[in-house]
Order: sequence, then C-alpha cells, then structure tokens
Amino acid sequence: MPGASGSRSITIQDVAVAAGVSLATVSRALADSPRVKPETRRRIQALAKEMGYTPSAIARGLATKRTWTLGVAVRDIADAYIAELVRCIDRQALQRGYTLLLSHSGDDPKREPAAINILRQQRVDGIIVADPSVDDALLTAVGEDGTPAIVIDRPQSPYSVGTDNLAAAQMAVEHLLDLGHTRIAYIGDTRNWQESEERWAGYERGLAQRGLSPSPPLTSGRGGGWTAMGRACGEYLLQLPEPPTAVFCYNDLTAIGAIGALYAAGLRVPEDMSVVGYDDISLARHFEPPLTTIAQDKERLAELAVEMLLELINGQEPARKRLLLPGQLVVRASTGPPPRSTGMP
Amino acid sequence: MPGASGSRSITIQDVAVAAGVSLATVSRALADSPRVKPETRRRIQALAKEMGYTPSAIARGLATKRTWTLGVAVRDIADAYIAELVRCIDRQALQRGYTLLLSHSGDDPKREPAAINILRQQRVDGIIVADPSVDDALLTAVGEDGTPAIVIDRPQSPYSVGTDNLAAAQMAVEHLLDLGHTRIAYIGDTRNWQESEERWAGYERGLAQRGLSPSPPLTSGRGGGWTAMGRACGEYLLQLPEPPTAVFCYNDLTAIGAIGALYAAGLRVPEDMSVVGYDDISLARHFEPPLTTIAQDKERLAELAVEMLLELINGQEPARKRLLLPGQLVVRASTGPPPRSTGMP
DNA sequence: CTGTTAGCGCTTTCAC
DNA sequence: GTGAAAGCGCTAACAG
Repeated sequence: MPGASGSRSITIQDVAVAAGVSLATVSRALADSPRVKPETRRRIQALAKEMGYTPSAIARGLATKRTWTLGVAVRDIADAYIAELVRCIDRQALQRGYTLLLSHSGDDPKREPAAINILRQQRVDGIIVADPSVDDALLTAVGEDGTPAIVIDRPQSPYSVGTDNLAAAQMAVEHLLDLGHTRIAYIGDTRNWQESEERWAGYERGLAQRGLSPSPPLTSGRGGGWTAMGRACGEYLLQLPEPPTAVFCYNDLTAIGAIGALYAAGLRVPEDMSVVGYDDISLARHFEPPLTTIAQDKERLAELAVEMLLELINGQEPARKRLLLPGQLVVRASTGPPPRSTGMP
Repeated sequence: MPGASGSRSITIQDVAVAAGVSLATVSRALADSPRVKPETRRRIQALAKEMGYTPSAIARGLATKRTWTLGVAVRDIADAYIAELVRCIDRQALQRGYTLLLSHSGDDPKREPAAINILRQQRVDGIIVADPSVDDALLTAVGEDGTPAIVIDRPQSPYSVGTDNLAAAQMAVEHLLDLGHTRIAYIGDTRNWQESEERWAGYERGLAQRGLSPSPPLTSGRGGGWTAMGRACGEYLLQLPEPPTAVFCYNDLTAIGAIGALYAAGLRVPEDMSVVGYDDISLARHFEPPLTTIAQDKERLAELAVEMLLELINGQEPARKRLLLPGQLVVRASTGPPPRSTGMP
C-alpha cells in the first residue's frame, strides 16, 4: 500500500449497510425527513454519529446544485475595516446556514478577476465583493453565468449596499465647522479613489454651505499603508505657514497616522488640532484620544448584503437593488474647538 | 418557467458536443494531457474559453477526492495579527494552487469544533488552525478521519509551527534591563492563556537571571478587546505608589492601550515609561511612538505551515512535526532608559 | 414508510 | 489519439 494516509471517509452507504436499510433512507433520516419512522430516524442518526460520519458537502452540492457557500472577495483581509466587515458577514451567513469561502486579491486589482473566478469554480451560491475597485464588467459577467453578486460600497454597481459617503463626510465636516474651525484639510486615498472622492465631495459641500472653500485632497504614496500616509500628510500640514486647525481623514488608520505626526511634533489632540476619522474600527474607541469618526454600520451592512444576496439566490428580484445606509457621526475626544491663537503655538 | 434565474452553467459535455468530440477528450484537453493531439487541444481550449466554460471544482473534487482547498480555522478574523497571518497563508496557498476556506469561531471556544467540522464537510484537503485555544482531542479526531491538520502557536499539538514565545519574551525583557530598567511589569491576556503564560515565563526568566523578581501578570476583563485591556492595566500601573518604569505587553494592541493610558495622564513614551509589544502588526511601525516589539515572522510561519500541511496531504511524514521559530526583537522608539527621578514626575 | 434508480459534472481506467 | 463507461457521495423522483 503506497503512502496512503487517508482512511477512506465513511459514506452514507456505509451507514446504510450498518443500519440494514437502504441508502435513501439514511439520506432521509439525516435530513430529518418526516417520511421516515421516528424511531428508525433516531437509530440511524445515532449510528451515523457513532460511526463518525461526516456528510460530504461537495457531493451534496453536486447533486443539489446548491453549496450553501457564499464567496467573499476582498482586497485585503488585513485591512481592519474589511476584516471587521467580513466578521459580520460571516456571522450573518452562518446564521442562515451558509459558510464563507474567502478569496483575496492581495490588493492587486489585476488579480481580482482570478479571485472571483475561483469562487465561481467552487460553485458558491453567491458572491459578496468587498472591494470597491472591482470592475463592473466583471460583475455583470459573473451575474450572467447565474452566480449572483453584490458589492459593498460601490453604489453604481448593479446590486450594492454601502454607506452614504457624501452625506456622512458632510456631517463630519459640519461637526468641525460647528466647533468653530474654518481651516479644515482632507486627507484622502489614492487606491479607492472613487470612495475617497465621494468623501471629499461631502467635505467640499459642507464647507461650501458655509461659504468656505475646500482644499484639494491631500494624499501620498500608499507605501506603508494608510497610517504611514496619514502621518506623511500630517507632517506636511504642520510645516505649512498656516496649518489647518482640523483635518478630516479618509479612514481611522489615516487619522491615527495624522495624530502620530502631531504627537511627534509635541502637539496635542484636539487642543492643537482636531482630527476625525472614518469607519469606526474597533481601535478607534480605545485609541488615545478616542477618535471622533464616522461609524459605518457594518453589522447592518453585512445583514443587508447577505439578505439581498439570498433573495437573488432564490431567484427573487430584491425590492431594492441599491441600498445606501447613513453613516453615523460618533463624537469622541479627538475633536474640539480650534486653538485660540492663530497659527500654531 | 418559475423564477429560475440561473442559466444552467455550461459543462464539459456542452463543450464536447460543440467541438464534436467526446467528453473525455475535452477533459484531457483541458488538463493539458499529452494524450490529445496538440491541435485538437488548442481548439478545445479556445472553444471552452469562448463558451465561457468554468470548471466545477466540486465535481472535480468528488471525482478525484482532492479539492485543492485548504481550511483555515481562526478565532477572530478581525484580530490584526491573525488577519495578517491569514493573508500570508493565503499567499502561500495560492502559490501552490490552493484556495482558502475560512471558518471562524467568533472568539467562542465552544464553536471551534463546529467551525472545524464545516471545513471537513467541505472536504478541504487540509486544515490550518490559527487558534491557540483549540482542543487537542479535536485535532487528533480530525487527523483520524484523514484530514491532516496543523496548528499555529501551540507547540504541544501533534503538528505545529509557532514562535518561541518564551525566548522571545526573554529577549524583550533583557532589552529593557539593558536600558537600565529594574521595575518592569507584564500585561497579559486571559483568553489565550497558555500563550500569555509562555510569554510571562520568558519575562520571569529574564528578570531572574539578573536577580530581579517578577510581578504576577497583570490583566483585566477582555471587554473592549486588547486595547481596552492594555489601557485599563496601564491606568492601574500609574496609580501605584511606585509604578514600573517599563512594561512588556502580551501584544501590540495591548501596548497601544497602555500607551494610551500614559498619554491620557500627560506622560510621554519612552521618557516616562518604556513599552514593548509583541507581534509587530503593521500598525506597530507607524504608531507614535513607533513600537518596540517582538516580530513574529508571519510569512515564514505561513510558509512552513503550508509546506508541512502539503507533506501531510501527500501522505508523507514531515521531517519535523513541531517547528519553533525565533521571534525577533525590533527596537523602535517606545523604549528608552528609565527616567532619572524615582517614581513618576 | 422504505427501496430503486437516475443523475449532478468530472476524472479515469479500459478498449479500440 | 480518442471514445465508452464506471464511479466519486449524495439527493430526488418514482415506485411500491
């Protein structure tokens, strides 16, 4: 016998002979079908358990054309926001009897189609894309082969759920304006350009309503990730002749980077400068100072995404194809009134 | 026609009739078998592509008893260290033609068996467990049904890879001692108790070698996660009559929490207190101050885990069943000499 | 209530 | 080189 390690796993057939019934009966018993005598059912179930029977999801999938598996394509699982979102999706899916198949493109847009393709090959029942940079053409292609897909945070896609970036950003900026700030900067992102631009647009609109003019979004290379970018931009702002008194950031990690720049310069938040983030990742609440930020309702986002996807899977056209949830401004300690003196201390 | 949305996906059979050959030939052509005439092969491949054929991984899995899928069971995908590790595992797996199936127990030990069971039902070729709190009995049970499993950071398990917590922790403490600290605290974790204890043991040994006596590990409820715990412990330390001048933390997020407590008290790091973390998550480098920490070589860990698992899958007994990698001390800016004055300023 | 049988889509002998 | 046919483990008619 060659290095065969795997003791062939026991099948429904094995259980059938052991129980002295037909294979079909076992199948029914295991499925709790009312069509099998309660006693036989119990006996078979006990036997199956005792024999260590583990149903083959793939065989079942082949036979029923339903795998009870949802694919999730993410750009980067190590991104705090995405990871937290995936956790919510997992919870929602599990609750409805689905398992997640994860596929991530390693932050490389070119690999996204491959990532999604893997999911299709695995015959997932549906796909949730948590990568705002996907190509729409790809999504419709996927839809056409019968695998429904919904994308998160990409409002123009065929089926989507997301947070209203523009309105939320505007809220954030209004909060800053209400505190008395007039020189407010925006630190954006180059990778998820569209999303960042929506947030910038909200920032712009908030300022415009008070007759203030926005500055163009600040950004820097993504080397080192968001925190590094936030830090670099923060440092840039500080060496300006007249630095802003507040800054609105693309996300929480960017904000944390910006705050790092302030700390390193011996400045305090919010006394010397106010900072607001976006996403409300779990760290935001516990950071020092606790971050004022826009909370995305991840749990609800996940729930809606899964629900909509299940409707699609069941062949129903969902009531609403594009859902936009409001963001919520969470005021914590990283924002306050601008410093009295003009300029920096 | 009832609400059928899914246009039946096209099969190898469809391609066969379109190409005017038998189904077997298509199968061979698609598999690049040399047994089919090069020209036919190309023709079939082109046709398949054109028809939008997507192979069914589950059908193939059923037929070959190999799914080219690796299961990863994690405690919490939103944990920075775990997420970064999963990213590495994914990269390693992908490189070898495997896809990851993710299963997470939502930080609930009782759900861990279920999480692993899902993986078995999906007939993954092997399992990587990234949850140091799994039960060994569970693992051997899994092994017996022919699904090899390896666990990360749990040295006593049958097959494992991990970082040498004790030695690494000792290094961290020695670094602190070398800087001149004598009052050093340890902030631990209650959830991953064993792992935390190993780190504490390293801390203890480091102190003992210089004739200093350790304090028992500090900890607090996990409400709010690691950062909150670190913060609570940091606050506790500060109100001590004679606070330590340095603190070694279970992980980076804990350290960030502790630093938060210091900042909130108007103290500086490392001038007033040195802090060292563990894991070297990506945030550590960009935090202010950049964290001195123990880096776990996640990429290598992932590589070894995947390699060992593949050996197991291929029926070979791996050369080494239990691998312990050294941690690496990364000195950044959160550690420095103790303050001159005794006690706090 | 239970058994028989025909697939699900693919790989893989075994023939030709 | 290519085709026919068996079978992977399971479900779902269809019969009794």
